[in-house]
Amino acid sequence: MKKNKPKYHQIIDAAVVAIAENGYHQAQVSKIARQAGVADGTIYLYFKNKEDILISLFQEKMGTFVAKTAESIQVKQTAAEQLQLLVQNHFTLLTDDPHLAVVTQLELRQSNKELRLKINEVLKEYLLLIDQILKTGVENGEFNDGLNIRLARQMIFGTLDEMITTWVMNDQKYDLAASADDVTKMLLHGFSGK
Amino acid sequence: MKKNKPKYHQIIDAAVVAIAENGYHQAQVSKIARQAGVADGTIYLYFKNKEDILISLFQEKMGTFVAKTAESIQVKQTAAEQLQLLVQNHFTLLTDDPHLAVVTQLELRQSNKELRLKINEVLKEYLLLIDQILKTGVENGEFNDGLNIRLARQMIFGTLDEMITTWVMNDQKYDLAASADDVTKMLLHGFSGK
Amino acid sequence: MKKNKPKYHQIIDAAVVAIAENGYHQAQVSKIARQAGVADGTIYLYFKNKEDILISLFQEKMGTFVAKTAESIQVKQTAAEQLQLLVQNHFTLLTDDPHLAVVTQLELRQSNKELRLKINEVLKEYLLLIDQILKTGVENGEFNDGLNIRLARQMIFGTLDEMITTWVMNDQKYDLAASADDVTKMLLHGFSGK
Amino acid sequence: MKKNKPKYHQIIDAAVVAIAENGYHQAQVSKIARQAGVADGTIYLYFKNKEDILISLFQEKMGTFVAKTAESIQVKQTAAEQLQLLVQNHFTLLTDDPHLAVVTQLELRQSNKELRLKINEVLKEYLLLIDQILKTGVENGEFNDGLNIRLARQMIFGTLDEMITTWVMNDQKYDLAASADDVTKMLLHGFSGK
DNA sequence: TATGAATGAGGTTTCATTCAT
DNA sequence: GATGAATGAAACCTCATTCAT
Repeated sequence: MKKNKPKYHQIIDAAVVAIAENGYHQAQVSKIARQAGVADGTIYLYFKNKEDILISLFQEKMGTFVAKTAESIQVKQTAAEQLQLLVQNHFTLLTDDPHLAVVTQLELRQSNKELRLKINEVLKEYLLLIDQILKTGVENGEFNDGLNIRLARQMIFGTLDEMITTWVMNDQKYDLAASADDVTKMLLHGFSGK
Repeated sequence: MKKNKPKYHQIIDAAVVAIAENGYHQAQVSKIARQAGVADGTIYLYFKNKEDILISLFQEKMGTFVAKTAESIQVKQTAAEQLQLLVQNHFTLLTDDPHLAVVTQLELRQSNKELRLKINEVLKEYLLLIDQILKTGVENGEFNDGLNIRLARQMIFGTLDEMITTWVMNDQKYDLAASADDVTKMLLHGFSGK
Repeated sequence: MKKNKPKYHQIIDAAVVAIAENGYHQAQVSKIARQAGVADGTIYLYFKNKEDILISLFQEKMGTFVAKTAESIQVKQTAAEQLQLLVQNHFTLLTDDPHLAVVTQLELRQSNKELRLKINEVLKEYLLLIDQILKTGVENGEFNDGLNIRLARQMIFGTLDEMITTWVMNDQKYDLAASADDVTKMLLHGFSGK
Repeated sequence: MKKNKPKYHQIIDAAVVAIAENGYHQAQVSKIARQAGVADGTIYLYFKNKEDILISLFQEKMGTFVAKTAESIQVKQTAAEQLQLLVQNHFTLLTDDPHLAVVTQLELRQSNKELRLKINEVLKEYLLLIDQILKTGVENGEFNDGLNIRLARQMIFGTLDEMITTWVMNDQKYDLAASADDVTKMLLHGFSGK
């Protein structure tokens, strides 16, 4: 299994840095290789092609994040608390890794439709996690009966994504994580909630 | 003024179709020209370069949309109604022009950072329109006192953008506009509003 | 006859200015037309194509110069005096028309082989004039018996051309005409002449 | 160091042939590559861009020539002998490499001003070599006291250049090297020297 | 495993020339 | 005669991927 060899992660981390520093279209395979300290050809011993690096990058980083978040919210009783924790985790993940934030919010979106579809597959798990929280909320009476889950999920994900992208575009110069509570409340109660 | 000549719009519309059908990176200038029924060189009598076509495309389509929406919401008294109309307009615009939907939600996002910055300039007006609605809502007591305008704006825009992108990625096969009322309500009252 | 119409010369003069100011490859037909104050298409009523402008330019300017020089040296008795006058005329012509100097010495040489061959045809008359002086010198005993005319002609033309080109490349900032006497003497007597 | 690899010279030699046979503007990179027996992209492993090939070509060929000539004339005592050898070498170099003759005398002159300036830098060394001979001649009394070095240098270079260009334009069909002695004498003593 | 030299397809833009008005 | 909008051919360079060592 290639994923267990050190160079696999070495190359993925190099890709994050190379893309964050040079931009998606300027992060040539040779640059990633140089950043990883391996030869160009070595890349192809661990990844099928360039796209495969990017998908793997997303899978590794996002997969870990989803698993951790899924686990951590289990200790919370209410859906509101779970949502709050999810938002907090999401913000913290990207605040702690500025390079990763640039890559996932800005650079990777310049990829073609095909790659983005594969990225969406990875995201599906995250969306399922959100759905789970929402269902919990409906079941225990926290959320409106007959809540449109799909809509609510898109509202959560779209809001967080937009917030993070704006924050990255503003050079990450304000404290994103500090807004976690506010946005959670706004998602729960809306503009005219209370 | 080039913008008043018929070929200017002819080329922009051809670009929308060419990009929607071939994808951003496969929409070569020669394809746009062929679609517009002009010679390759003719493009350059109306646009500085390829990027200029894309920026102009966005300005023309989005600019018109923002102006129309801004005008139409003026007849509404409550912020809630205004918001509902904005959402409705946004969904209708893209539902009525499937090619444009693909181009703005998927293809144009593959452009480089420079182009995206220029696109953001155009979007800024739309965001200001949203802010206006929110301020109205706060002033007339519809929305919470001390509403975080920036956050609320990001919630609205992020939610709509996510909804539309998902709809486009699902080949626009369900009725997006039908969700306008539901999403408006959810934005106003949240998941646990009422 | 097109050559008698005012626009013919108007376009040629515009070409000299356009080429001198923009360089050979940046002097597009449209720039020449603008400089001449006519439409692009009008150029083609007076010239077969762009190359024809340049050949005509050379013919007009050089033709006049050769005729004038041929006439003026007839009053001189000795070949040495004739040569001195030819050199003086050549230098004066270009000193008096800095644009023309740039065009003939630098820019027109960037043209392709075909055009340069046609330019050489025009120059042939000038070279014949030089030959005439040389023959006169041999006949009246001023120059060595058995002087290699072809060689001598190439020495004269090559020397003048090199001097002028260097002068133009140095932005014409020194007095070229002041060297006429010195170079004439050097051509006549060499480095170790007297 | 790329210059030591065989393909560096292989490409330069291919460029000489391609330009000589097709003309400056018709010697596309793909033609040079084909002539060199490498892929188009390989060119760019050894040269920054097309212009870089041409500059390197001139530097390699002319640089070698100047160095060799500088060395060979050192064994000569008189300036006259040195000049004779320089002329002989110059003629022989181009007589022995007909392609190179066409390239340096005709084709490379069609390059833009920027490239020509870089070519001039290389030529500067050759002109310095000529100056050295002239100074030697003045110092040892062979040449006139107070000889205008700059003028004399322009006379030598201009004469040789004109002779070679004419010879190339006449398809190199006569024996250029045979004129070396004659032209040397004429430079030394002029038309009316002896 | 690891290397890195070599490959070669593919696209934006310019500009001389035409021709309907 | 004069216009100027429209034409369309043509080329440099990049970079993901391969494969002999």
